[in-house]
Amino acid sequence: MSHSSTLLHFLRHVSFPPDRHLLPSALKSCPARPLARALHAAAAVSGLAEDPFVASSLLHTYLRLGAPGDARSVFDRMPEKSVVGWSALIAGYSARGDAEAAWGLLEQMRSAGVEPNVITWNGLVSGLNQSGRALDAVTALARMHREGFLPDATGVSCALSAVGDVKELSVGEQVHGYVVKAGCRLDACVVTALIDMYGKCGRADEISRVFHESSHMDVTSCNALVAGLSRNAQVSEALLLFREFVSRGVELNVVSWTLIVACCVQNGKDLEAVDLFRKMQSEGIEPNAVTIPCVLPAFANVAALMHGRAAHCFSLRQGFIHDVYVGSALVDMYAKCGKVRDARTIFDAMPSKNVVSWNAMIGGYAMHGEAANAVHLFRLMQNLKQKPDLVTFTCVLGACGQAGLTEDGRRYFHEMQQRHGISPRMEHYACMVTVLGRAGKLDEAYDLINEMPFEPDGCIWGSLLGSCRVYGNVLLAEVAAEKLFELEPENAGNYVLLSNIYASKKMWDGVNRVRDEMKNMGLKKEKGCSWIEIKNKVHTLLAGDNSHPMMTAITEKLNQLAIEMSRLGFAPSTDFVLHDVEEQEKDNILAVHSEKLAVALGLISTSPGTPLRVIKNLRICGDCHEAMKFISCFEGREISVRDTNRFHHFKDGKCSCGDYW
DNA sequence: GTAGGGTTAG
Repeated sequence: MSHSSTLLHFLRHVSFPPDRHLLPSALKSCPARPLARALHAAAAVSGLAEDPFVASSLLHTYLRLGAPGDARSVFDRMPEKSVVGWSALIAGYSARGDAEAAWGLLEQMRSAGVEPNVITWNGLVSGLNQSGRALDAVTALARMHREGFLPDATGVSCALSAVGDVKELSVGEQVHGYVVKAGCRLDACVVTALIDMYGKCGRADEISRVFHESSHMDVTSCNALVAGLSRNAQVSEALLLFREFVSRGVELNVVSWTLIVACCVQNGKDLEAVDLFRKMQSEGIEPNAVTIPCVLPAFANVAALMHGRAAHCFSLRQGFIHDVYVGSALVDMYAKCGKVRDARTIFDAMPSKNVVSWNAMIGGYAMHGEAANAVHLFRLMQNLKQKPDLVTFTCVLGACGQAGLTEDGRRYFHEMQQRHGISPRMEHYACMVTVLGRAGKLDEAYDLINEMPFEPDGCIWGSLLGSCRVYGNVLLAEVAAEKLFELEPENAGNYVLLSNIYASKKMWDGVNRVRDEMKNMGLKKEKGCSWIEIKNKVHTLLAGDNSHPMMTAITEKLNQLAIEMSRLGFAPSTDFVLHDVEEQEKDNILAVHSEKLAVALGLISTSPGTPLRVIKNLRICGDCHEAMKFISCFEGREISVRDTNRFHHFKDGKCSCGDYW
């Protein structure tokens, strides 16, 4: 409804002539400024505009509708300016972020002989907090205290919220002091606000202390707790407390459940998140347009495509599909589940896109090694005047690295700085090391590392080490590995990689030295873990773990495949895989890598020709890579494996990565 | 018939 028709509609239902008792309630429900002005005019004509109640109502209405100028002129005409009028005006200016005007009014009211009360002060603090002037809000609270007013529950709650915004722990502790002095530490709102403040200031220990002291359990304290613990990576504590709220029958809402799901997703507990998402619905809580993009990364991480599709359908039914966050998360989920075409379909249908949407799609192409599509989209986004950001360049440079587009990579790295004024960060240098390393320009990559304006991290050296393996450069590999052993002494993968490089050159001394060092450090290679979704259920397979109920059949299938492989002369082409450190350890001789277990399970559990999608937690090894090529051909299956680095699509004996990984 | 409060994910 337009303003004028609202006005007509309203006037028809208001009896006239206006009177001093009716006008305030009419103003209270007045929805828009033109109507307020009409009522104001009507009041003025009948000489009611200066009635204290009518004037006060006009003042509040104008402030509520964001017309401080009108409010001010009403105020200026008030014959008797009470503390109520002054307080309202001060709150109004603070809420618009005009701290200076608010302070000025406070002075003026005093000069006029009217003293502020607690409500005046709280209005000031609250308004400043609402308008994002957090430091001013805290200053106001401190001044209130200095001038003899002990802040009450309302004041400290607002101030604590402000402290959270600026993350000033020492100020927060000072406000906590007022809480103790004023004796409002058991007030439910104050407890929640304290939890929120300590969470935002990084003090998980204080969150728990405040909560246990009050033992107040309602939906808001639960939400503040989970949000605060999640922010500080205390996922176990968050889960523990959340379950306690549930078991005590506290009525939680969609925000509570979304928070705990998001907490699990952000702290690496994907399967837990999937489970909680299901539980939430069985408890009768409908996911909303925020829940969906929170849970989708969990589906993506464990390749739960069916769950992801269900969330997609749900979003269509509920009308969330046009939400830019939902769309971007779906693009990301489909790409990570191996369905880059489906991702593109969603992307193209999105009615509005932001930089996150573009990054998700470009990153999806990069992950699948489809550099041409990534670059094309990157150009398109610029034609459509969407500005790229840091992440965009990580995706584009990543795509160039995956596909060996060395010159393009160089150009974009340059363009990013010159044309877009974005200084490269660590991840961009890591991408460039891969771009150069992929082309065998190892010395150039090493030079780039030495010219970097900050200390290179493990990713940078890891990228160089990876390229050294491909090109068999032992000398640079040793340099990179030395740095890695310093930076990531606990990361066994670096030792394994160096050992593999020695093995590929038949440098057995080196192999033994690295293996001994690993043993001395007490390091074990991270257990390989793969996920495969079969008929709506995600199966987790661990290397060397025989606990899967189908293990006998899996082993039988793998043996059969091994026999076929050697019969058809499909032997691993590289040396190093036979001398993997892992395989030299007696315990591990029989360990089969998890992706092979997953594929074998997929082969025996699905009908012929069904594509298989596997996700694994480490990089795929050379032996498995060869085996997958063979299986795709021998069994006539499309197999996709997403490792920590990228997607490998195996079909007809070939891999989409072109044997570069 | 007139002024005041906290939690929410990408």
